[in-house]
Amino acid sequence: MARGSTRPTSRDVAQAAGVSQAAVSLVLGDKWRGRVSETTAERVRQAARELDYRPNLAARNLRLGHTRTVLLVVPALTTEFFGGVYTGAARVAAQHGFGVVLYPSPAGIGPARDPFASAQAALDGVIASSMAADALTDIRGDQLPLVMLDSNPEGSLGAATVNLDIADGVRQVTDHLLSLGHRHILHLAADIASWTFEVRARELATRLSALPGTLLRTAHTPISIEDAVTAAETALSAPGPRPTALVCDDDKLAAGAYKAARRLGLRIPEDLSVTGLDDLALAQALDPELTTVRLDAELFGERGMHALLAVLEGRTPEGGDIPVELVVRGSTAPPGG
Amino acid sequence: MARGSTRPTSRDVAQAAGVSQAAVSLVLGDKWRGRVSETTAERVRQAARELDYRPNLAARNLRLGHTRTVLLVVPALTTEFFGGVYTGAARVAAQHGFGVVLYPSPAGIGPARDPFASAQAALDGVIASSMAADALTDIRGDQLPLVMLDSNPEGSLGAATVNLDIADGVRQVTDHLLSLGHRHILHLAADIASWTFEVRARELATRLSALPGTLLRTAHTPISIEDAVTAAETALSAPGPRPTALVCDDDKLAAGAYKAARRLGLRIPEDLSVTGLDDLALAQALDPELTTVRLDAELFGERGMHALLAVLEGRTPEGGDIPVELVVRGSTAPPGG
DNA sequence: CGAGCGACGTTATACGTAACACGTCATTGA
DNA sequence: TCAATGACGTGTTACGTATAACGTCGCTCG
Repeated sequence: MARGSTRPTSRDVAQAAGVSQAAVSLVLGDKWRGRVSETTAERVRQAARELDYRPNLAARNLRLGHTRTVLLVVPALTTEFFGGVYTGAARVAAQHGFGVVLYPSPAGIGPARDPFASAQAALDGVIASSMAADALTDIRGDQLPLVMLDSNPEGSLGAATVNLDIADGVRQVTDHLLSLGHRHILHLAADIASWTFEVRARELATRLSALPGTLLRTAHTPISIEDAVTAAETALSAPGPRPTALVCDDDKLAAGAYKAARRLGLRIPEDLSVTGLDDLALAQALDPELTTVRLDAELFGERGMHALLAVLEGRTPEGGDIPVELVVRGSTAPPGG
Repeated sequence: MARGSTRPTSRDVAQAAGVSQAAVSLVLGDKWRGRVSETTAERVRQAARELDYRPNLAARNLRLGHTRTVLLVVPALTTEFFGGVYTGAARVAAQHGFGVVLYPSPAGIGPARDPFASAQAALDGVIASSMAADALTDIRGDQLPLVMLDSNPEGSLGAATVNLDIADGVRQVTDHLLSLGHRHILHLAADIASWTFEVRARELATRLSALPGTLLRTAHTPISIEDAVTAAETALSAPGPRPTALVCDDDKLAAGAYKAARRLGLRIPEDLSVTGLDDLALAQALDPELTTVRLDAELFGERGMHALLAVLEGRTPEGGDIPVELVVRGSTAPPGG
């Protein structure tokens, strides 16, 4: 609230224009056809302009009982991925007269705070990434229409889910590596308890166990380049035969793997093939450029918003996972170069 | 608004607890010491819990006349930098009972929309990056307390400003390169009309023009790795003597420069030294790791929030730019290796 | 000629909350 | 004994908006 003089209200505008507050509301709300004369309407608009009137949103929201605003809950913004998700969601929202408030689950702000108290915005619905689910302790049951992103369709409390087809992405990666001749694969896995990461591990394991003569090991690490370096370095220098391919849960881990390979004197892709997942800008900055799975972040956001709109209108959101695409670049080659 | 049964109000809680609505407000607002008995208070809390009551924020905001919510306007989230700014701002805000709503200036959502209409949140103040200033066409004058980030202290309409000491960062980069013996420098500049980029160009120019025998050229490019590649490739293969050092406006441009150097067969740092600015995760993923200027994004956000809190309380925000730090890594060396 | 209607507004109300200004009863102090 | 005090609440109001319900006036039509 601005200090000093208080903000003008619709009543001030009414007084300035010599009409009632109701008339102001009608004119500015564009509902005056056949109720107010054109000249009066113009007089109201003029007064509003001169006073620089802005409707009080708190009052409007209270009166209307809705806000046409949804909350997008995401993990801490350490990559551009969820920026893309926001862009997609906001675009669709704008087309339907909605606004999107972005709530990055705040790392290190102490105990997970209630995003609803924190955002202080009155909301019509929520889209939440399962990776930020710990921030959602306060969503209980059916308080608010909810769409989950990348969440287990079962066990999501009946909330609608929109998922990337990560399983298919892992399938494509695995097939690509197998067709190159790799048989011994190391999985550099994120140590986050989230469905989307469980899918990677499960799909990789089932795919490889179906093919005799293959070997799969796993190394866990927090999602940061530095942590990934040490995890990859340790795993790659473990006794026994060295893996010829490294499947990383995301591109940042792959970047860490590159550094680990350099330290160990391993050439990519001659000595070690590496794959990522996300297709961040980072992937093309690496040398050699990273073979990875492209996720369409904006489409993800669009689909999430469409699903939420469907829920809000009482429709059933359309199902179907979002397809992903393997992008083969220079980091993968047959074992031994 | 949830469909079907409507949400419980404080009056519902009052009825369930057998007290008046006022008592509910007192108890839940923690203002009941000496006004309501402990047993009654507990009865109210119990009823609220059973009904899963949540106060209507629109109503509260209307009544209170403020929201304890501020808006953080930033450019599209294409790097993790503004994620860090948000984290810092949200941390300080939380300590003072405020919430932060993040508004990334939506690239490609059509005409620049009014963030205030879009966010639909009633706000107490705004922190805005000058890089997203085009989204702010609707901030006119003193409507809302405003703090600008990385904006020209003059010409900011009297708004408080919080700046990183970019000029000093450029100074450190320049001194570093000069002391290594570089005399011919190419500036890979972002083609964004924003004060923070003007500072880079100006400081570099004045620094070099003060030293005879130096040569400075400039190539402009949009901030994306792909665009930077072509811009750098063109500039580096231009006729005449080749620059020995490349100063990039940010780390993403530097990543593009790396690719351009590879295409041209130039080794970094032997044939070409490269510097960036930001110290994104990307900087350490490059090979060789990038010499760059570290910006403390979280501190930036903290200082921005502190400044806004000062404005809100009628105090004068403390001045002083935020120090930055040159991080020397493997991408810079004396010319010729 | 009077009922009906369209054009042009106004009056009144409710949304849910916070808090001011009172009440009521029992206990206390002089 | 009687006013004063404290403990424990309640009645009422206002925040600024959107809209349902209600006038009023002049004209038309049967």
